[in-house]
Amino acid sequence: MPNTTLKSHHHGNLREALISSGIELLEEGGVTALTLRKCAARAGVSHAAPAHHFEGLQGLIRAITNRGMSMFATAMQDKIDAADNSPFPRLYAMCEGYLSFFIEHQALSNLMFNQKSELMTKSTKGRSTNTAFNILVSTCAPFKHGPLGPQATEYAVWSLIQGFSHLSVMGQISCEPNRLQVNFSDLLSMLNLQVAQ
Amino acid sequence: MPNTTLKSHHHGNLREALISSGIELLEEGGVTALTLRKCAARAGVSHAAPAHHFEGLQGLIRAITNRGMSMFATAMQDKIDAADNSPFPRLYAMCEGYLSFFIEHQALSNLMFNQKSELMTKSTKGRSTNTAFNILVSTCAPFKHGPLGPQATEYAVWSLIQGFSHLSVMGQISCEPNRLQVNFSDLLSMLNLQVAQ
DNA sequence: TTTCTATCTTTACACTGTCAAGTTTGGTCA
DNA sequence: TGACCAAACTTGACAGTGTAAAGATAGAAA
Repeated sequence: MPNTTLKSHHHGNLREALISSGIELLEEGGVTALTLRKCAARAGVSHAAPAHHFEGLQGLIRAITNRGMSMFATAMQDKIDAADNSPFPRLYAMCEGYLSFFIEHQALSNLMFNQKSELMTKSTKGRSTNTAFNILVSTCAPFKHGPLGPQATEYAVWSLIQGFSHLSVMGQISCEPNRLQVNFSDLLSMLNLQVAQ
Repeated sequence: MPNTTLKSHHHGNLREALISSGIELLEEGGVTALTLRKCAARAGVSHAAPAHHFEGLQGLIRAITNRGMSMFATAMQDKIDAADNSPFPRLYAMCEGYLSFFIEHQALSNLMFNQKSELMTKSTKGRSTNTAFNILVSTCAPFKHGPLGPQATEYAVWSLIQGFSHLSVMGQISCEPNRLQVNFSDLLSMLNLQVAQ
């Protein structure tokens, strides 16, 4: 019978603990606070222990990115599930989840979307459902597509919400004294989207 | 008479030299290669010399960001000036300059747009012309605006090109085997923009 | 019991940002 | 002219960092 309170030489679940510690450090102190040694200390192991579970700091960052993408997909799906079951409300809900995640997890989302590897795109390969990219694709599917097919719709929505979220978090987009404040829904409605049929 | 070849205790123009060295390091080795000590070495001074010109590494990064924003504005303006003098060609040209800058200066643009401070937004204050934000505003001005005024147009275009550029550089948006490749102009044309009057 | 292997620790090293103190330089002022 | 001074730069030091190598431990396997 496993006893987690017993102090053992083996941690038992160090890999996941290190990822959790890393995300905690990210949320508390930003990207500069994310350190292999601090993760190790927070998980209660020596500073060199992480090397046996990740390929250096970059490996930990990749693992954190994967965990973050899972959180990200869940955040969007939850918003979609809570919305009316029709194309436009679902699309708005997805974007709301996208933006909310960026705002609530600034350092994490920043880390995730500054990785060159896979991220959303490659997730279509494994046929694993509920990934962020699949959510985007299925949410855009009900709309009328132009001659370029659904990809143009997906990329337009994705670019728009990605840019808006990023610029919002970075403090570039904000309300100014003499101008009305613009919500994302205002921008989304500028896209020429129409429900198919 | 100033002699720049004479080896002197005073560098003469160390601040600008450090910024240039920093940008070089960025382009050569990415953000991890940007180091105060390496900048100092490349500029031919001791490792602690930069401290007299910038408030630490963050200060150097801010200075590099400012220089980068100037390059960025120039890149966009050059494309605009080379385009036909009518609203749509100018808008496309601006976006082409935006995307090109991201592709040609990946690490630099990444650094710039991950700064929370000022950047484009605040540049309207100083009334300094030709800043990136002013270019965006004036390029969007000829188009018909909705009830929210020009800000909605500006933010829609900005979010779209920012998101597309970012996702392109990060390798998220690309051509896939069974799908047509989508250019940014395809996405931009999905915005409901019409020339005023 | 003995052995083995994954897991973690210890030790060491090069590199980083930053601080404090010392040194040089070019100009200023009496 | 000559003393002085402030800015510019150097030197030396220190705590953190990632990473590699070698050692120690424990749990399972034989």
